[in-house]
Formats: sequence, structure tokens, C-alpha cells
Amino acid sequence: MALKLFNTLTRSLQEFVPLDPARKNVGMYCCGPTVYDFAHIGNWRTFVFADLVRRTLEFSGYHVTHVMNITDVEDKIIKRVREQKTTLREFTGKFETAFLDDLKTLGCREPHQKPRATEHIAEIIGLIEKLVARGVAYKAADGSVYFSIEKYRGCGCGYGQLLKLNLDEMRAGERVASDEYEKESVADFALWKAYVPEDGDVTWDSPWGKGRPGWHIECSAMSIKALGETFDLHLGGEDLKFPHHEDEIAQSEGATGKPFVKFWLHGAHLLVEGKKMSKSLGNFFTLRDLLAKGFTGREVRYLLLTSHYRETFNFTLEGLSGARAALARIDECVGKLRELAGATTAAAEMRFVDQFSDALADDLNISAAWASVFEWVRETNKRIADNSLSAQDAAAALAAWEKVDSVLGIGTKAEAEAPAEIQALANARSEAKKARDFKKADAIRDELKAKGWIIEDTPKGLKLKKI
RNA sequence: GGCGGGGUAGCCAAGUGGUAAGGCAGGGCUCUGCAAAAGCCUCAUCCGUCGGUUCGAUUCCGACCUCCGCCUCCA
Repeated sequence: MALKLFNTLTRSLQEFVPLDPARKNVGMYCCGPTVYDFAHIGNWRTFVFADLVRRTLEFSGYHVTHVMNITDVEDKIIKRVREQKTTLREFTGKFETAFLDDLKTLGCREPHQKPRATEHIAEIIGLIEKLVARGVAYKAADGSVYFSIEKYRGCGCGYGQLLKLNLDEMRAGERVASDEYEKESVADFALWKAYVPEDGDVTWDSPWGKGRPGWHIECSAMSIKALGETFDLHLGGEDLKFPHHEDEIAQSEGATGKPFVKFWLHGAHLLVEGKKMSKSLGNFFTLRDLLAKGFTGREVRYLLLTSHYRETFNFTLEGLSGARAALARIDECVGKLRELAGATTAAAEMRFVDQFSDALADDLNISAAWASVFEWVRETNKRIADNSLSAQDAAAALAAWEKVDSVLGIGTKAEAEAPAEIQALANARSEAKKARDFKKADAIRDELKAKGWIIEDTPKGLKLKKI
């Protein structure tokens, strides 16, 4: 089934056809983190969403080049560097490392390229020069360079491609005008920000004097460098539609005269416990906060992947606990299949895989995709229970699971090897049980539980599971 | 004020002009000496409210209530 995605550019569901359909190459750019703090659960929803898009494309046979920028120069960063009396590189390096660690913890595939804004100042300046030469950018009295929406529109280019804009009705200017008063028009935005003393030594030379890049320009410069002047996919959180993505389109198309991106995908935000996340409400979580509560990255990933990307998702701790139980159900089933299959291999059972991929093809209907997973688990369990599953069948089922999991990316919990001490206790319990000393057997079971191991008596003998 | 997205069981969440997927929690049962984060089964006469269209609406239309997002740094 052909993959359909909701393109913000056309506000409609469209079949995904890349620019290079013959070679199945896909260029995908995802707006990455501004590294001034640890990323929160809302940020992670968007990055896990981007990972799902990438994995779905790879599952569909595309060769994806995944690019994610690291914004390492920006107002908040500069402010904190100054406050903490550190250097830009030292400050941003710390959060960049944390970000990439967290990305891995969440089971996201690492982007192929992670360009930093500070390492692309030359490209950024080059792009601004093009815009100035084309007459859609101007240097203001304060030394900054701005993009002129009016001039841009004057050459027949579309501003407001991602959403309906009614510049007259908008409340633009209420707060913007106060700090960016050198602009010709309030809708104009900065391409190059002139140096101010507060910037400290965070500054670069440019044809317009010392300064630093504006926020939007880095994404245009780096995506064009990595993926070309026109590429397939650009994604980010819904809040970025305006002004960030709209401005990216304006800068890029204003400079190249070519269409910038074929497909724009935007992920919705999340609420936490039904409310907007905020530090004062105590519902503001970073991934590290959740790990500290004893949850795992794969549990968080599972939960973030339970709802459709274009719907607001309500993230709850109760849901996160539920994630553990749901994953255990899958782990149990896959574990049994492994035992049954042994060294046997087989081609994947395609009924499950097809059902799963059909769900995803429908604008990443992940809920329907999970439904196919759990229906498969139930059917598989039944077949295991009535012994109607051969090693061959089990191997085919496992192969199918592996295909499905190449998209879900939750893997399976590694079967933890019980240390000698635990094994010895388990043996002692078996002895006690055999001697029908159930009191002792139960006491040992409680002791094991206290040490973090659960014992299960199965028809095939005892099984130890790590909590 | 402008633009946009929602309101489906205790919680999370799909979906459809023809009578409500899936997960968690709950309940029942099975295996078990007892158990289990083991397995199976079960769990919405009903989809924010009120009207309208229709043989039939949760699904389409209208009004209203309510939540959320963007318009300003923001995933």
C-alpha cells in the first residue's frame, strides 16, 4: 500500500513520492534542539515522531539521508554562557552530548548528519549575501540585516504557504516592535543580528560588520548544504510552522528561486496530566526526570508512540506504568517464540507485517499499527498454548516481529542472566517445593522479589525474570 | 481579535453514514501447593450539549459549551 502523509504545504493527505523515485533516495531534515538545557518530554515527542517517519521510510525501502541541526548559538544560550561565565562551546557541548545520549536511550536512530550552526557561519553569510543581492534583504540602521516580506512578495513569491496568514488582523507588533524597532516592517525578521555588548565574544565578522546569525537562517543554510536546494521532507513541531518554517521557505526560495521542500510534516504537542506542561505545575519532565523515577527509555518511547502524530497527546505517569505492562506482554510472547524457534529460521509470516504496514501507510496510523501487534500477540499466545506452533511457525512469526520492530524500535528486553546468588536461591526454593515445604518456598520467593527477581513456575520448569 | 486542532469507557487512544480497534486498570477463569509483571475470556445500547439532514449519525450540517495550539522565544 502506498504511503500517504499529511503535507502541511497542501493541507491534505498526499501519497509520498520522493524527488528521486527511481533511486528511492529521500532527503529528510528535522529541526533539532537548541542546546541550552536538557530536552523535555514534549521535545522528545517530536524527535521520536521524526524517528518514526525515518524508520517507516526505511521500512518502505527508501534510502534516507536524515539531517538534524544543532542550534548552538541563540539568545538564551548567550545569556546563560554569560551568567555561568563559561564558553559557548563548553556550555553547548554539555547539552549536545546529553541530547544525543537521550536520543539513544529513546531508541532513535542517529541522524546521518548533525550540523552545528556555529560551524556554518560561512554558508549562512553566503545565503544572506544572495538575499541582499536579490533585493529581498536589507541592512538596517542598527547594523542588522533583515528579510523584507514586502519585497519578497513583490517578486511573486508566496509568504504564508504553511498556514493562512492575515497580516493585518494579526496582533503582530505588540511585543515584537519593542525590541526590533529598526525593521522596515514588523513582519520582517532578522537574518543577521548586529553585535551588542551582551553578546560577549560570541560574534563573527561579516560583510555587514560583527554579529551573529538570526534564528531561521541556519536551517536554510544547513539543509541546502546537506540536501540540496530542493529536498523531500522537512519536519518539526507544530509551533514551528510560523514563523520559523515559513521564514525558512521565504529565505530559501528567495535565495534560490526554487521550491524549497516537497513535504512538510508537523508533529502536535503534548499535555502532561491533561495540562500544559509547566515547571510551576510540577508536570515538567525531562527524560532524565523519568529515568530517575525508575522508568526506562523504551517505556517512554512506547508511550510517545501510542498516539497519532497530528493529535495532541496526553502524557501521564499512569500511562507510563501501563507502558511497562504492555511491553511485558510483547516481551513474553517474543521470548516464547525464541524458545520454540531455537536455531530454526524461516521467512517472515507476512499477514501480520502487511496489516502493520498498511496501518502505517495511512498517514502513520500508529494506533492501528499497535492494534495489529497486540492482535498478533493474542493469536500467537493461543497457538503457543495449544501447542499448534511448530519451530518453523515460530521462526516465521519471529521474522515478522523483527520486520515490525524495525519500525517500532522497541526491541525486546534482553533476557537477564541470573547471577549465581539468585540462581542458588531459586534452586533452594525448588528443593523446598519438592519437599513440600511451601512456607520455606514462599519465603525464598519473597526474598528473591526483594532482590529484584520474579520467579514463575511454568509447565517447562521455573523461570527467573528481572524486575 | 485572526487562524487552526480537539472533546469516544476509570485512564490512554483508533475508527466508521448502518450500529464502537487496541493498550492499561478492573472483573471472571485457567495453570499452580499457593502464586505470578504467565495465559485465556470479559468490560461503551454508546462517542461534549442541543437542533437539522437521512430509512438510519458517534460519523454530515448548524448553533452552543469546553479544552488546546499558533499569531511573541518555543517540539
